[in-house]
Amino acid sequence: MARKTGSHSDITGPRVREAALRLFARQGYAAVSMRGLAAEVGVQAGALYLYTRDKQSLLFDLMKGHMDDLLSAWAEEPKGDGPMARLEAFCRFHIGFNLERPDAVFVSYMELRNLEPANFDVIEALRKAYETELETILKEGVDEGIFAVPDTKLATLALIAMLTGVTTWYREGGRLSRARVGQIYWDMVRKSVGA
Amino acid sequence: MARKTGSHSDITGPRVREAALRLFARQGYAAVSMRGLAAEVGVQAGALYLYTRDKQSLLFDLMKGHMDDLLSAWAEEPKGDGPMARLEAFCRFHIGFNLERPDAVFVSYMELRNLEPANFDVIEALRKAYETELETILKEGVDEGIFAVPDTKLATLALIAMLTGVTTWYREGGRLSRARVGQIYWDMVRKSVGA
DNA sequence: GTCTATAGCATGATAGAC
DNA sequence: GTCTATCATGCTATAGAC
Repeated sequence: MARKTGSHSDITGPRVREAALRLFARQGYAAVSMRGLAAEVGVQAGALYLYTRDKQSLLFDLMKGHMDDLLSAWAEEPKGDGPMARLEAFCRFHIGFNLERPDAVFVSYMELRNLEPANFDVIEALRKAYETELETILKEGVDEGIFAVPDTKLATLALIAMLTGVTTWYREGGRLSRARVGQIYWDMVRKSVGA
Repeated sequence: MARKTGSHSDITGPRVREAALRLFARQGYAAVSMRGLAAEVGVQAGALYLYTRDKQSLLFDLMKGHMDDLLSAWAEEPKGDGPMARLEAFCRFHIGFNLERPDAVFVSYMELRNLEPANFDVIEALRKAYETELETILKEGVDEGIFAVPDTKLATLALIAMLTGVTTWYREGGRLSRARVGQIYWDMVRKSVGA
């Protein structure tokens, strides 16, 4: 079980974050105690404070890391030419990225209200930047007459809500493969913005 | 501020539930204390237990009431003839109903994990029944060749996620009226299931 | 019906031994 | 780097006065 002593700074730190993400997703930030987290990691409660300043920092660092990963992964994604190709790339990227880390997606959405105001502002700005990526694609498509979208801001929020929702029901090894899910969602998105 | 004594069973009960719904939505179930709730109502903590057996019952009763309201309101909604008319009715109903009670929608989605298992099962069954209402419409439309939906179960979840998402950003008196929002969402839904 | 007071326990965070 | 022990505070729920 829990080791009694030793030096494991390099491996315990990541394990704390992994356990925190898992517990925050399962029980919610407010319902997770530092004792419970320590038990999950296999250390005593006091030892956690070697790896995080406090519980709030743990939450913020997880959410900030997730948003940074999201934006940099999208930045490096091959996107193709034209609004249609870029919209397809966005859909498939969003679904694929989110399905790889359902806990982080869940926490980043559900625990916004548990962030202290200064931390909230940081995460909110990153979330807005990501939304702007999609809205830019929609605007370009409307300008070129490829998409029929009466309000790009609303369509952006509607499509992200639809695509993100996949994480709430998708289970690995279930009825549908990821590729099949991506295909079906892309079909719906494509048609919904079509003329 | 808080009255010291008196008999107010008939009005304090509803006020407890209203305050609980507001606080649960704003801070999350786990982060709301019975002391904080009592302060919001304007009574002492002990007095709350005249109106609820415990904190869990408060959450469950709010969620159960919301789901019952949702299902009975939909049952009484005029729906028109044929899958297309019924799908439009569902979209407009869902948006309208949810925008009327954003706190209840938020709590019913976010606090599922804070329900005790037996309570969770009850709410989950009601949620499933509501989803089935939409899936039935989609199936009928597919059977009649009106809708092109490769997987009605997936489309059901995708559409509900999209429509419910409206509560996360819509603000009364904002840029768009409810009717306009309903129209734009219905346009997207109609196209997304079209041939 | 509401109050005050409190039982019994859990919490976040720190101090100091090893 | 981890442990044990602890502080100060907060929590849910109940008991009993009024």
